Amino acid sequence: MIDIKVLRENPNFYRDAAAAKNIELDVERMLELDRRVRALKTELEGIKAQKNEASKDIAKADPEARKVLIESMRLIDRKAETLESEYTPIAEELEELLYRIPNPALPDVKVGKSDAENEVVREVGDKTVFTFAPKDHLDLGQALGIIDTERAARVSGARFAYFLGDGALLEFALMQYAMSIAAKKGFVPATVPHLVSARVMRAMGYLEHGGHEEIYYFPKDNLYLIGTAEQSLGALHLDETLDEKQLPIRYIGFSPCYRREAGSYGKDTKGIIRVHQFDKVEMFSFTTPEQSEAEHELLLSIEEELMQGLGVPYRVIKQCTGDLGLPAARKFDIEAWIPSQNTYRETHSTSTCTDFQSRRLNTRYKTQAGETKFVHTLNGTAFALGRTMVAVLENYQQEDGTVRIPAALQPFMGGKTVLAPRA
RNA sequence: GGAAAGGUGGCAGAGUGGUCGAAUGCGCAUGACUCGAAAUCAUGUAUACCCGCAAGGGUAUCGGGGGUUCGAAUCCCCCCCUUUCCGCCA
Repeated sequence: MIDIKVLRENPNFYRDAAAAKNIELDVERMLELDRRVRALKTELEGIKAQKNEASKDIAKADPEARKVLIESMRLIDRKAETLESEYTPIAEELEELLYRIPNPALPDVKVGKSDAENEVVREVGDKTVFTFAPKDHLDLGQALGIIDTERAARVSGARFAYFLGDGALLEFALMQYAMSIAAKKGFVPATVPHLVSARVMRAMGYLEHGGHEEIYYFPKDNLYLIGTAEQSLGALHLDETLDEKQLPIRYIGFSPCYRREAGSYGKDTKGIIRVHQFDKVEMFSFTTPEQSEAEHELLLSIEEELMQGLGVPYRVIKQCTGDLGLPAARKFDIEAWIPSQNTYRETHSTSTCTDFQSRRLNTRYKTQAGETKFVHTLNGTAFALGRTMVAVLENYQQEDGTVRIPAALQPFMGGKTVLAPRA
């Protein structure tokens, strides 16, 4: 949600900002509706003021005078009803349109049509070199008996997986590794609700512009399955006014992520790169506007620290406007080197959503000076556990089909150093 | 899922159709008293939006929505949430 006052003053800014995100806005329509809403509201409030005034008179009047007054009130009432019936649909349409305005990208973000125009910020680590033909993660995982997609397909359909034995332990190790690093930096560990209300899903910016197609929904309960812990962590301070002294507030949450993957039918059909359910460790920060730039840097730096600790080659991508989506004002992705595909694949993403989500969430803070302002919200992946396992398995594989365990994870796997098939 | 009781300002807690945005207490802020503090006293103390350059004015808000009424915190309906008991379950 943007500030409508700013829209009134500078409609072109929003039109252009939306266009950069490939979203067309009828700004003229919004301004027209806004003018009408305000005019009607002023008129309506005048009538209500009359009514309120008259009610006081009636209370004091003697019985005869009262009858007369009540009669005249009925006439005023009818006028109020007419105005109200005009006002409501217009106000609703306006709100609907306002919710579809994307968060404008920050000035340093490159304007571009699609992910093809994203910028590579840096590449870190040398691409893994093999003296043999590397296998892909599914072949490795199946041979090791730690990934089972065939039985998962029987049980749940395509795009599901079981992690078994060391596979499950590897996932837990990654989670604990991420948690241990972030907790040292003051992130509050969290597990979160996996189902959220329609209000929350909308506030986080995931329902507009076809977003609901990607989300599992339970009509009977009017609840949505989260696609990321961001959605429940971000709503943690729904309708709250925080204190400036508390900020920044940082969480690191673990949750499964549920995604319908509608429209991605041909893509990544083999293995666990793209599945309907995966686990993720996610960071989320609430900051003042002044803090949010540095916070975005911090989230990215933690992501890189985690990847470097793991020893997986990666690159950092800065998304262009066309790839940002509705709530993000700036987004960096980290892509891990995936040998079997001879390319980098996205494993992390960190966004600043400035005050876009907080306006919808009504999460504010009181400044030292006593002002009430909206917080900034930022999110960042610590590990998408499934995809990180893919990166680890493929980059750490050896010619005999075993997989070395990265040193950073060994303490969380009971000191084990190699994944080998079960005897 | 069944039964019951509730939901009022930062907190506690009155208020069952009119002058109630709401008593009172606590808390908080400012001032007085004091060398200073405590205590005491005085005054003040919600949020959002609209109109306005401003001063100021107006509207809405007693869990949410709808209804009855000239008028609703108060009456009626629906929903949400909390608590307790039962059932079920991890």
